[in-house]
Amino acid sequence: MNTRPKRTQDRIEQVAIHLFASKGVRETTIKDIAAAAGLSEGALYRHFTSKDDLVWRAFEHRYVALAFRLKTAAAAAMTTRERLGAMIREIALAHDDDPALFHFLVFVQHGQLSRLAPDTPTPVTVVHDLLAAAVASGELPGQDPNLATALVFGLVLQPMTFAAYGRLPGPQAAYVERLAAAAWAALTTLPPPTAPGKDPTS
Amino acid sequence: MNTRPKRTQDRIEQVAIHLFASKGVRETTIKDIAAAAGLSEGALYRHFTSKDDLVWRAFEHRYVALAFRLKTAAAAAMTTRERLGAMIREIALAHDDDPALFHFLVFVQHGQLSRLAPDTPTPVTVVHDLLAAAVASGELPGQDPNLATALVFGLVLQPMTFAAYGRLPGPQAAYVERLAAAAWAALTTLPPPTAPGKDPTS
Amino acid sequence: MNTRPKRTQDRIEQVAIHLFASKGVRETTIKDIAAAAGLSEGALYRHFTSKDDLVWRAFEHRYVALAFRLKTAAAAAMTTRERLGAMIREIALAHDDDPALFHFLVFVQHGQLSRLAPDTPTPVTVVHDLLAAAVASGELPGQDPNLATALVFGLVLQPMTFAAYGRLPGPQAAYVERLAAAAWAALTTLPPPTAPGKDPTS
Amino acid sequence: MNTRPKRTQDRIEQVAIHLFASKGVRETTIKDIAAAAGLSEGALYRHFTSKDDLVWRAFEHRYVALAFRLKTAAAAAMTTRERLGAMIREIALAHDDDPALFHFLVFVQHGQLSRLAPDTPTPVTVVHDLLAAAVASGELPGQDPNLATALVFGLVLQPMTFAAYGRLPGPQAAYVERLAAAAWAALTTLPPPTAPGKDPTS
DNA sequence: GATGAATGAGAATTCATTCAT
DNA sequence: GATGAATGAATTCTCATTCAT
Repeated sequence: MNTRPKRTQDRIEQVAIHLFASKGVRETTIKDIAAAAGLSEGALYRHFTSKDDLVWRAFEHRYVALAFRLKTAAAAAMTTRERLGAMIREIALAHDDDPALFHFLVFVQHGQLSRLAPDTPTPVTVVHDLLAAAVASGELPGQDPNLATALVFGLVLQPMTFAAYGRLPGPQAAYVERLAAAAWAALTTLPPPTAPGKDPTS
Repeated sequence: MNTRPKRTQDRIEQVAIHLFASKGVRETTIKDIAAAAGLSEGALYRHFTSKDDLVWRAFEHRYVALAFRLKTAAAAAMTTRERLGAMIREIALAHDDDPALFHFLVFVQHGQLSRLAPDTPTPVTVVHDLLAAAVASGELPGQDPNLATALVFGLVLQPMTFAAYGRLPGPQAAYVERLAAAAWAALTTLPPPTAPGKDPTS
Repeated sequence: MNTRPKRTQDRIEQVAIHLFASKGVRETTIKDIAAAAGLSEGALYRHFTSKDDLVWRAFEHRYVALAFRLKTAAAAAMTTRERLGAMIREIALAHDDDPALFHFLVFVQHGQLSRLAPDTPTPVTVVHDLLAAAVASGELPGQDPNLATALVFGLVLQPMTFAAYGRLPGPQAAYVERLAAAAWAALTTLPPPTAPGKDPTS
Repeated sequence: MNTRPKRTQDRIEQVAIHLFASKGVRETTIKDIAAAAGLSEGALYRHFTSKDDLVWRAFEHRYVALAFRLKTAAAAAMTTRERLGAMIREIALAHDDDPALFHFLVFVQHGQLSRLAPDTPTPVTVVHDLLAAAVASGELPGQDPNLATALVFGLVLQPMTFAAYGRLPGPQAAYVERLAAAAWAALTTLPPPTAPGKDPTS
């Protein structure tokens, strides 16, 4: 029942995440974190071998947990449309649960993404896999699943950025229906095919 | 009318922007910038009063210029849909012209946004004003123009982020038609109104 | 008469000596020693009041014991030459018994020498006393006993240093005969006296 | 004629060497060095990239220079005996010139030895080569040149250690004649060959 | 205008030692 | 006696900024 050590480590990660989210990783100092956690600077190193290690530990399992949260939420639904809607709702809820954590995981993560093992499930791969399957099965029109994934994430994440800048009010949950409808529309409304050889941007 | 000084200052901003885009503002040192610009560290301070000043000067007029670029591109078109499409194309072109500059302006800008005078035209306000007018005129269904703006920016910017992470190939221009179609679909496809008092997220 | 405490203390000194010999006193941390001894860091302070105290305790009686070991080895022989040979052999054997301990005592000892009580018998004084007596009795030609002692120690210790650097192989015992012959030759072969007042180095 | 930078760097190395010699590398702090050189701590890093770099730079060329000094001194003499004597004198003179530098190079050098390129001439290799040649030519009786080198260095260096501990007075130059005679005696006085298979130490 | 050495205020990290449990 | 978290004083190193030349 030695819950103290774990709790201290968790507490450190907790306060660190909030500082990272509000100031950025680089501009958050060990001193900041120690003060916020009510510890001396040196004491942090009993729990983490380096600042980098702290960032990584704070990131990794929470990021993977977010992926599983999305997967689980989607599993309850049947159709791709419903599953996508469930994921979008879950993303919004995850954001509203702890906006600082969400921002750290999704916007601030400081190059941690590239440190994940190549086949680690992430929020991005979870959505990607759903859309790729739907394209393969014909449930969605033919399109690059990566681009499709980008569109969905863009629609869902950008309102959070606007909210963080005060350009949109309130919890993200309020936008879920709209975002789900917009996402489905964006995925199913493709431009007429361009004749090959013609550059549509010129 | 010796244009050398101006050019030196521009060159400094140029190389600084590329460093900022690739490493981040905080992790780019004065030494880095000086070396890349072919100057001594001290000489930089002949052109900028501080690193902060350099960041700001590198940001401000380019950011406003981007806003005007969008405005100008839109002006040639008639309908809201065409104008929006023109803006989306222009954003993609601006990105492809100089990805580093674009990333600095849109993704890296280190809190410079909040230093802009409140009524400065920005890419965001330009798109916002277009959409707000369209909602007011009934050209778009009734919706929060801020949310509408977020959706458009999300759709357009997220593929760039994916591209930066290697998840999408090639120039953004290739996606313009798709993004324009998706954006218009997202702006015109609203969910059925929910009964007041009911929380759709529960 | 519970011998456990003593043994724990001895075990700590033992592992500390090996760490000191291989990494140096300063670069060996309390954590290193505790880990090697199978103890917690705090527990060390039950046995030693400080790291310094540990170094001193690890050094002192072993250093004096080495002196007695030399003295005893010499006592069995009759002539100065034999006694010196016995001491040289004993030094080599002591080294080969536990090279780490020997290195700690002779090469690493971190300023502990100056903490010995002025009349403590040490390996150096033991050899010195033998040679001084021999000079006094005429068994050795007239010379500074300190210089004579330095010559002997130089001859005996330097091969150990070479061995530690991999420049000489095997146990020091292999060199005993040679070293004894060389030492006696060095002690008995003096240069012709220089005329007083003349500086032979100019 | 910008002699300032070089001088500053040299001054830093100079004071660092003296501190290293008197306290050891590890126990000499950057703060110590900066204070002794009349600089701020940060300023040191304009001249050296790290403390390690400073140690290495202070060591390397001086160590090689010492090797050349010995070589040059020996070149003036004809016979092996005279050459060895010249080297021994030169070692003593080098010590007396700047005892701190000598101690740093020969006694303190903190693992720098292993960083030298494998074929770098060093004081040890210079003496070794002289003795190996003499053994090969029959000028010295058959013996391991490495052991021979160890004997010579032991004889010459140990008095310096004694002097540093106050056990011997004055400049090492005073001992040159004696050391040269002792060294020659040690190199030419071999024990009678032991019958093979017999262990003389048992 | 340019240079680059110098400054000084941190920043991350280490480690002997203490102390509550 | 033992544990290991916590402390706090160094320690190495970084970097924006200044300044003499």
